[in-house]
Amino acid sequence: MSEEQSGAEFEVSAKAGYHHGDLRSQLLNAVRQLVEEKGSENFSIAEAARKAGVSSAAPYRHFNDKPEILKAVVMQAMEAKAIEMRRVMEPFPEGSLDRINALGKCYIDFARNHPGMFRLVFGITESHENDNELRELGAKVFGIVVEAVAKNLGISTDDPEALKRAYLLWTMVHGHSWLLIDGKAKQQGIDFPEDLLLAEISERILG
Amino acid sequence: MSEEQSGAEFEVSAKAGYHHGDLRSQLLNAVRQLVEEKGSENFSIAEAARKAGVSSAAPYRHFNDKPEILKAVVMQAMEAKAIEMRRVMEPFPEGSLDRINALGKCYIDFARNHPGMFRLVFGITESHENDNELRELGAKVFGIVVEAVAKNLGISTDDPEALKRAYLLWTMVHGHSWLLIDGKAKQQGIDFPEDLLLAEISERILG
DNA sequence: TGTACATCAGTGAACGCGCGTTCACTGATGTAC
DNA sequence: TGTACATCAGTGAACGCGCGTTCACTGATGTAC
Repeated sequence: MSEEQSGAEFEVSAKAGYHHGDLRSQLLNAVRQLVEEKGSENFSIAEAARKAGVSSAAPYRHFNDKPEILKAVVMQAMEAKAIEMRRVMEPFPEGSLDRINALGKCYIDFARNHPGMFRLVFGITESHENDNELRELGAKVFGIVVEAVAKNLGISTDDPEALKRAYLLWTMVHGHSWLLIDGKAKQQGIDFPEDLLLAEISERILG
Repeated sequence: MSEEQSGAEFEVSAKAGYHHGDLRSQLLNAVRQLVEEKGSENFSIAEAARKAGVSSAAPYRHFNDKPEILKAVVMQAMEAKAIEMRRVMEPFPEGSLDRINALGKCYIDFARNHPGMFRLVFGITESHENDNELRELGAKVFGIVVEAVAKNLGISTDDPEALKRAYLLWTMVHGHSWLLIDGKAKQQGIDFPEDLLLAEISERILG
């Protein structure tokens, strides 16, 4: 897997010449960084290439155009999120509110720690509304919530009530995430302890 | 108020020569339109000027730079929103849930009908985090909600409980607004009647 | 093991583009007398 | 009412910039024999 001593000592490993063999994933890393630094609308392929240590034309060997790079980085993030969500709920008993709260915390943490990516993940639907890969990934992530909710209520995941409760949870956690990263809550002097907030949310929606 | 026969027959009234007397507000109109069409990150001063029928240098007689124009258009929108919120709740009895629901609907309608401005209004905090005028306008709008909530619960607006309930409402309505304009709910086949959703939200938070 | 060759994944220069902003300018307007 | 003048609010040309993308190219790699 690792050519030249693992490369991890450089922010982005130096290329050894032509063919450094890992450009695609290093470009995605660079894009992720830039999206955080400048926002998803202000990142440029040119700068990502510079960051990866290659010419501005090199990315076009791996991606057709800018939207394709953005989609790739979004899919990567969503896959990772789905895995993390399953991981964080695992320690808690099936059907418990603790599981729901763990999911909520995981969601909010993503927004807090990667606001640029959070904005991108949700903003990208505008330009990729009918993209099936993105839709399915979204369904995969939301499905985790629906499943946890159904288990908690003791109903089937097909029951519309499960969908509705899951959506209500989603709106609150999503809304809080946005208000957090846009600084609106803080700007208005609102700063409730997050775990209490989450507990109150799940209690009101499911309790 | 109206020079040359009211001008309303043109999308943006034709200028009569130098000094058309209304450029500032016509620029704001043009910016609002462009923010809807292209998104707040992709509008340009040059294009707004074109739309208003003036040279690309003309806006600089009225605004120092791009951020200043954006701030002006955001403030205009927030002022208008505060007025509209007071208007829509007025028909309902003080302290009623109907009042709360009317506020929620007003908020969501803004997002639905002007998604570009909605994104801008909330996104602008990033670059104007410590702008007092914006903070105060935000407080004015949120204050309407806190007041309605306090009245409903029969407590003082200073009671932290009022602030917390108002914030919980805010997160849900805000989250739903985002999921709506980002097409995420629809993409996942979620489409509950909005008035029922609003009623359920206020019931769960305040009931 | 050595050689010929196809293919892959880079380079670097160039293109056209629209942007934000500045500048010296000028025509229109308002004001003092 | 008429004139001189200051100020206001435009013009249009120009600047430097970074971008997305294309192009002909070339060095490195993998494969067939």
